Amino acid sequence: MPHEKIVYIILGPTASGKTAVAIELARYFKTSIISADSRQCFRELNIGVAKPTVEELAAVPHFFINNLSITEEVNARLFEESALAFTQKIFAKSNTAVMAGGTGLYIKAFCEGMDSMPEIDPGIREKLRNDFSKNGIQWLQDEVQKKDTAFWKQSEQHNPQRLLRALEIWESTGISIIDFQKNKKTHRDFNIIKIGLEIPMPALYERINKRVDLMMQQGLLYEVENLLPYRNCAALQTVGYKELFEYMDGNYSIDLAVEKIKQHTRNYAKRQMTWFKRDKDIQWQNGNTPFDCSAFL
RNA sequence: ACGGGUAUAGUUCAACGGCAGAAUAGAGGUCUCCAAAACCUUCGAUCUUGGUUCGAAUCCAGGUACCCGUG
Repeated sequence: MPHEKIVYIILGPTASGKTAVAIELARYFKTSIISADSRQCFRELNIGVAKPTVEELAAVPHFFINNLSITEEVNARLFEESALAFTQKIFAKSNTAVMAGGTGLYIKAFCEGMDSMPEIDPGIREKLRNDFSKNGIQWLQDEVQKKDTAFWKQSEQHNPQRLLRALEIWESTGISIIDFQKNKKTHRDFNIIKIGLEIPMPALYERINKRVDLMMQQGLLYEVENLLPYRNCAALQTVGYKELFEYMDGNYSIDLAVEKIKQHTRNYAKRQMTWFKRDKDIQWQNGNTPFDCSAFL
């Protein structure tokens, strides 16, 4: 092995059992866990994001969990920087670190790095978002087509998030986002071993349904009620929360809301698998069989 | 039982008597700073039997099913 330091990444779709495996592995190596999850980092979100329990968090030190408020922003870049810093911290005491999570983009950012992009003035970002919500997609498309023509030709032309991203870079620098994309992987000075937990879809769907029922028993509705004032935060555009806001608005019955949560969680799990399937570095393991840590000696 | 209403995709809803559409679910996919997000492709339907008409989801009649009243 070229490096003595190793990061084991436990990944997989939601409800595949990542938390338990990561804790087992971290205990085995007497090390810590970095969460790669775009929602568990928020301290206000607990039941609905299937955060590790208080006992689990106490059993093994965790990073990038409960470190942000829902009023703050997260993104892949921030995750990359934070996770690298946490990794160094862990490596000071151990040769091994464990990462666990289901946010594919964040894991990719950690492993391969994001190209450096210009800082965007928050004012510019906010103005563009306001203009978009006022003037609509047609306006946004016209702007991008007119200004960053090269990007426009190769872009997802109906995807507002991508168009806004390109436009904010253009407005900030006068340079196309394409020119910042180097498409070169950064090589880390540690080894990365990706372990995917795979569960056949029908079985995974069953686990999802059961877990959603359990979340409701644990008081998810109460958690969501308390977050109502923050419903417009990006952090709350989240399965399990959106649907219960609809219930509180009177648009869904409680049964329908729960049904929608299950449905949307299944959709989410499928999207995660679509992402992970492309990554040929992942070693897949059957998530239903007990995890054997000694295989990683 | 009687009166009234409804019947279109798995579901919720469109379609002046003139090419049956959408949302959502299902299937597949994209994705380098919102990623549990956003976006793309695709499968899929006129309850049934007759009638009117050049032409019926649409108009008429019978049947069936469901809903609402009254009993």
